[in-house]
Amino acid sequence: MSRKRTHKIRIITWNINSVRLRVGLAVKILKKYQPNILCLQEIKCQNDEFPQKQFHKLGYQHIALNGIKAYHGVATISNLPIANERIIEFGGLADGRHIETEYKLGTQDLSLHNFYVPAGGDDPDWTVNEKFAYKLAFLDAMTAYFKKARNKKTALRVLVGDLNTAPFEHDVWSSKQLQNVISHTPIEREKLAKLQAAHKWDDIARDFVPPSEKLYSWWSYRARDWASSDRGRRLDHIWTSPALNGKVKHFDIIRTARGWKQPSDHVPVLADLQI
DNA sequence: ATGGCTTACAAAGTAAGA
Repeated sequence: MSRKRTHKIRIITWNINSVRLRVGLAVKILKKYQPNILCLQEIKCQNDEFPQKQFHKLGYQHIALNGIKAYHGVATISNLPIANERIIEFGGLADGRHIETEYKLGTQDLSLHNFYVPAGGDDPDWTVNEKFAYKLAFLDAMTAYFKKARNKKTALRVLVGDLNTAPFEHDVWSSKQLQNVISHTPIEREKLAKLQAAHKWDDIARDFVPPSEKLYSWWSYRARDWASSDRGRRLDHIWTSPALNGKVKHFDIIRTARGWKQPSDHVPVLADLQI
């Protein structure tokens, strides 16, 4: 007789906007929420500049890095052993926007993709704005990759990160006023929908918070008072593959983190999986 | 507000973010 052992896995994704500047806030998050895995974006340092020690001290011995100088960069920090790690250059550049890690959970494998999708610059005309064209091409490359990966239907996969796109009407404070603002333009929203469909990804936030309710994970630094103006966008996402349907037990956006001292402009997004 | 601020950096101004 064998009883299948289940694992509870807590994952947090956070665009930290400089890990060297805000490692103290990361420690605060780890102590308070005790995730198994923390996915960071915009670490803004090279791998040898990453403050490993502070994570090791808290029991996070396993760190996968894709950092570059000054900008971008992602890191996945875990207290579960990382069985494999892989960087894919979806945009064709080594610009620190992705790292995949794999975990052995009993007889099952979990794959976790940590993304920092290009922001896309200012001008929403991709024919003149190269940065926006790059963002759209990056999303297309993700779509092509995950369409192929669909052949393993039982695979446990999670895609997290700063996708720099607020897909739905109530993922921004005013869909009308942001229709020509990069992060919420129709073409990006379309690309994100195609990416989601390509792997039948579940956007778990909207399983827990109805699509009719405003929900944000980012608030501009420029607001006089971010909380009272509350002009946010939901740019940070946690998506799960079909094999994880029904296995997501809890979801939270840690909005209070935006009010901490010297905050990131993004807040952590959390999910609990029962696998 | 055509972003009002914040970050990194061979800096005292520029590039980038979204």
